[in-house]
Amino acid sequence: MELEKAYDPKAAEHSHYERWESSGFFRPEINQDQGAPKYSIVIPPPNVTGSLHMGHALQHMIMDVLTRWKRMQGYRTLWLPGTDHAGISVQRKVVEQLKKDEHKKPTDIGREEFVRRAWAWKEQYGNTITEQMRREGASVDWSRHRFTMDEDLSKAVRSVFVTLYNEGWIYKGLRIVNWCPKDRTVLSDLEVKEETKKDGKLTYLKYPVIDTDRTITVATTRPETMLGDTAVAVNPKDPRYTDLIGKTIALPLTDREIPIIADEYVDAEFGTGAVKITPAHDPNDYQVGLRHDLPQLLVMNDDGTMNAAAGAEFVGIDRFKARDMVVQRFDELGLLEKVDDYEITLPVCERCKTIVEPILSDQWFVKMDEMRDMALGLMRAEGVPHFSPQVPNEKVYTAWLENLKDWTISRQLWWGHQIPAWYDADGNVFVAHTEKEAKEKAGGKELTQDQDVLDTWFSSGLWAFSTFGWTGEDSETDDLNKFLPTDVLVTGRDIIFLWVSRMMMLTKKFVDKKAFEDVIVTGTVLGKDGKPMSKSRNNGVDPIEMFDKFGVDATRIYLASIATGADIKWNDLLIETYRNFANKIWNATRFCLLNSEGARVDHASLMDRAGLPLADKWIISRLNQKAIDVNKSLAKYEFHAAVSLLYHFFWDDFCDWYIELKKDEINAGDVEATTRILTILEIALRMLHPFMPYLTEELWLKLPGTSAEMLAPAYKSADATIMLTAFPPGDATAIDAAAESEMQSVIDLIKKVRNIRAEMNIKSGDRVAVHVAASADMRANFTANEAQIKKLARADSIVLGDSLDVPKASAKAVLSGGAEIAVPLEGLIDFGKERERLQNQIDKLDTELQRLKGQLSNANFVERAPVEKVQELKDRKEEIEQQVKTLRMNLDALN
RNA sequence: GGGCACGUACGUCAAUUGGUAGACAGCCUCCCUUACAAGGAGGAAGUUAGGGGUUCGAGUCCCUUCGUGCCCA
Repeated sequence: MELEKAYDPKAAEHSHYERWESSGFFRPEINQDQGAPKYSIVIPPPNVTGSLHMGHALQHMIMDVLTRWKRMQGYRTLWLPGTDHAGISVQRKVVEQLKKDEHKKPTDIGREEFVRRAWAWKEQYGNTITEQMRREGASVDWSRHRFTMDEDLSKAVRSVFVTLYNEGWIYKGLRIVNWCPKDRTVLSDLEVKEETKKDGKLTYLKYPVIDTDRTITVATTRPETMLGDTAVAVNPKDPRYTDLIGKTIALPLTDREIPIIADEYVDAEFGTGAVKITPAHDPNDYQVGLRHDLPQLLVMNDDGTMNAAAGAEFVGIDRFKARDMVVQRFDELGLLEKVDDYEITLPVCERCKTIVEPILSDQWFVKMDEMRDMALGLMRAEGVPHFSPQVPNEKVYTAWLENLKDWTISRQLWWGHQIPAWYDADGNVFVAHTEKEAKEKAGGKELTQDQDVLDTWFSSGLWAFSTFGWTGEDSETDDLNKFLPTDVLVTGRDIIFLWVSRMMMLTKKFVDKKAFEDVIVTGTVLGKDGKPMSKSRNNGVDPIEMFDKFGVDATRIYLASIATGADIKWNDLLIETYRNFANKIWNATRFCLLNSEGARVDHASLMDRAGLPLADKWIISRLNQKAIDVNKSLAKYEFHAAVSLLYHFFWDDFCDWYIELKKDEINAGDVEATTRILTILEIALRMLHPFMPYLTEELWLKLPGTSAEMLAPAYKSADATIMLTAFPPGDATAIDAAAESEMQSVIDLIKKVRNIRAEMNIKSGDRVAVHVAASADMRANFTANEAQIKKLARADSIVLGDSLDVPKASAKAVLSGGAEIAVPLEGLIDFGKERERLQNQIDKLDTELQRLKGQLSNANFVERAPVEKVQELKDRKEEIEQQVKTLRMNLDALN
């Protein structure tokens, strides 16, 4: 069989995925071994509105590598896919579509119709990301795909809500919340981001104190909220104001009179030391208000305009316009003291960037006290979840839990899980699984359901168990018993709080299991400018474009080559490296196939190693050592270490040395030699498979001798595929230190000769004679491998002896183990150049020697360092001294 | 304001419990040698941001300065 000269990723990516999927290879049921241990991962469900970005590609690659690796190890694996209904995002899409196509507002068509259209939107556009995941090669079980608003998952949501309500962990109440006036909904603290504004203003307003000729000045960044002031507070210890405490202010622009109160909360150092108190529009003021029993005066509508309570003059005016008006009116009244420039940090809506308004509002909350203790308990008692990398994630997680506040779960949206609470005409609340149940509780009264929906994270917080069939009614399902706890969760830093912590808590609470043992926290993929990718910066890199340009496999293994958790600045040049690597693998296979007549992959060919040539013993030893190391690295989630091992094994050991050493035998049609190289290649492909699924499958199927019979025992009945072969565990008994050291010595010799050739400008076509002075053992080794040495060093003769007998016109070098080589260069040698070359080598060795001598002459070192370490240095020193001595003699001989 | 990371070759990144710094790409020289020029052979290149400390020994641990980034208030 002959392959194309260069690897074309698109051809390989074309058909394998469909075959894998339709053959059921991704399903745990493919595993026929009843006693197989399970391995499960649930995907962090991407938003249905989303399309694939590099962050997904990175996380999916990790999950897929782990899943494929464990599947090959014989585990019953399940990687469960799904999508999230993404409340605000979908709602916004539908609102936009409605406006664009029909110039209508949601209220024009009503809730029912709106929700119908949201579903339609989801059906039409919501599978973009799942299609893209197929391209990635993600080995997820599509038959178990879940959506957070599926019927069963919605049942789970209602069950959880009802239970938490009945236990008093969910409550409704008036609180200061983050209000987005554009989306007209409340946001949780985590959906609010900070933005620094350099051009902010700090406005100083003077309030007249009744029955005096004095005014009191307050500083504020939000002057319009003064319309809702119900007090002015000062620090009780502040001598400037003690005589004013208890007096009353005539609040300008209103007809209200408000008290001056004393409260420790006021920082006498900041501003004027007097603070306006607006309990309905500021969380701190709200607390002060509660302490002093102040009225809570709401002066804003839900769209950010002022309401009637703000006074007739301001009704319907936007909050920022009202701000300017208030300042202007104070100025006219002579009550504006000054306006300072002031850098301020503003809360903004994470999604639409609108400035968030703290506002007093009636909302649903989850009390977090017990749940927090549960999560902290798990961490303290069992160290669960175990974070990779542990630093700093574990600390960030626990610190956040320790300071956890109650969670606002209601959202003023139509798209999502409507809150299962019903009200009668008197406002009594009935929380139930269904309207029917609520009516029964209410004694048959007419009820209306709460208009709000739940925070999207409420349903995704149940993801670890709701996806396995838990509805609250069926609390024991096969999948739940089989696959929970999941083994690892792979996610970004940004949702440790939003999702990881809540899933941990809710899973513990409702099924009394750990949601997952481990958490891998991935880094951020940054744009070429080193900044996070974003539309506004226009520095995004589209994974699909990278797949098209370099191939899926190259993209995957490049992403895997970055240390877990580290941020990565995108760099096309490096992905190109792995595109080249894929081509290298392709061509190495091509070579093996070119001369494979009569040979086939046969694992028995590697079993009886005693009689094999050195190169074979060596590569088998290296292969098994690498397999052991790769497994270890993957177990520690050190994907970059595994990639580095595989890259260098394949390119350096297998291609540069093994193939080159065996080339003559293989070209000559040596069936045994070809069988071995095919077998070693086959094992290497298996190790590469989790990282490069398409390429390895494409090549594996082409190797002679591969068939369904080679699959791992658990998958015996499946069709032929590399993805169900056994992942090489590595055989410690195949590690052959003697062979490795002998081979190393051959490699050293060849490299030294090559070095002489290059530095002395010997034409590549010219053959040389190589003289070697070495011990009897080394000579025997070189004799045994004479043909290979001649070929790779481009020598026409090798002269072995216990000392060198060569003309002066020779280039010389030393080998480790006390050996010495010379290449006679009659007529070709440039003595000046040779002197320079020898001196150069002496200098290098001398630098190391000086350091070694320094260390060994330090009595403290010799005394305190481990003996092996000291011996190691002593041996090294002796070796170098010998080499330097030889090189000096050679140099002197030239002078 | 509080907390946490990070700073290594021109660039992007590695370096197990402290053991004396590596890879890739780039650069220089040579080679289209029948698997691969997306390749092969050889080579040059770092006071590990600066300073101090602990230690026989520090990129790694501690302190400090500078710079960058993130999280929380």
